[in-house]
Amino acid sequence: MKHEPDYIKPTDAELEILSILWEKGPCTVRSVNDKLNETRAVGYTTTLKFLQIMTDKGIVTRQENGRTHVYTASLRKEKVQNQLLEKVMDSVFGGSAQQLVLKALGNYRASQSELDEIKALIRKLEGGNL
Amino acid sequence: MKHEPDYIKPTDAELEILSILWEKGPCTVRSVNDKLNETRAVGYTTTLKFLQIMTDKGIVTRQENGRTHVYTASLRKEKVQNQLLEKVMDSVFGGSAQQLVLKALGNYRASQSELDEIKALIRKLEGGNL
DNA sequence: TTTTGTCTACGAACTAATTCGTAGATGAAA
DNA sequence: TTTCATCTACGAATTAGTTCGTAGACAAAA
Repeated sequence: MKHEPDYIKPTDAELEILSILWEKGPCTVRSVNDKLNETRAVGYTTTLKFLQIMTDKGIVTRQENGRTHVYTASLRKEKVQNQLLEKVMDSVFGGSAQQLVLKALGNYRASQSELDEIKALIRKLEGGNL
Repeated sequence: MKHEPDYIKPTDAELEILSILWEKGPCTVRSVNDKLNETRAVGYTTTLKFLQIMTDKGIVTRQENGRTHVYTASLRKEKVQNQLLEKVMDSVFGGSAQQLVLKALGNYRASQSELDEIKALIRKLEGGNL
């Protein structure tokens, strides 16, 4: 069984590509590049190069499919989300998840149903805490 | 009246120094360097260089105080917190603050009083929403 | 079969970030 | 006054990140 690498810090460009792979599943260079170009102009070989570098780093894996290669994210979205949250938490919130949550909640208006979901989670956490 | 620069993306090293300035207030190179060295080995001139670069970028300001210089953060902590949160939100949470909050809440156990504070904020938000 | 298009590999340019060494000024200590 | 410590300025090495051009393989189209 394959396992994802442990201490990997994807760069911004790599994160962009990972997001695409998470969203669309395994992709060829061509489709990643097309998707990228919906947002900004990137040369095909640039995307190819990124995917090659990411393969070397173990961030994606490659299946050879005839002459073309298909790439798959080898980092789980969950894990990267946690890693990035933790980094922000440590670097500017003094390690306090609560401070981070308060600020995130305070800054972006949430719908009632979103707030309800958050309240539900809090109730669950309180159950475990009491 | 001085104003902070707008679209500045501090690097990791710069963030580390900003945190020190936010915590301790205006500092000499020496005290920033001492503080850094509580965590990791950094040469004095390295720290000096960072502060000089940050001055050029407008991230800190410098008061000359005799032969030594005193540096002050010119970005507000609040603003950088928001910027970093937003970046994480956009890059791996599909722009959803709620998803981010749920994950942050779910991952780090919060004390009852912290949860209470969050609940209070939610009540306030609900007031504005209904 | 020749041409055209698409694919990977790879080198290389360029910029940004990190780190430190050396030099010169200057104030404190001897 | 000579020496020593400490400060800033600055150049430069090193590494990492981003971007693309060119070349060669190969299949599809003409």
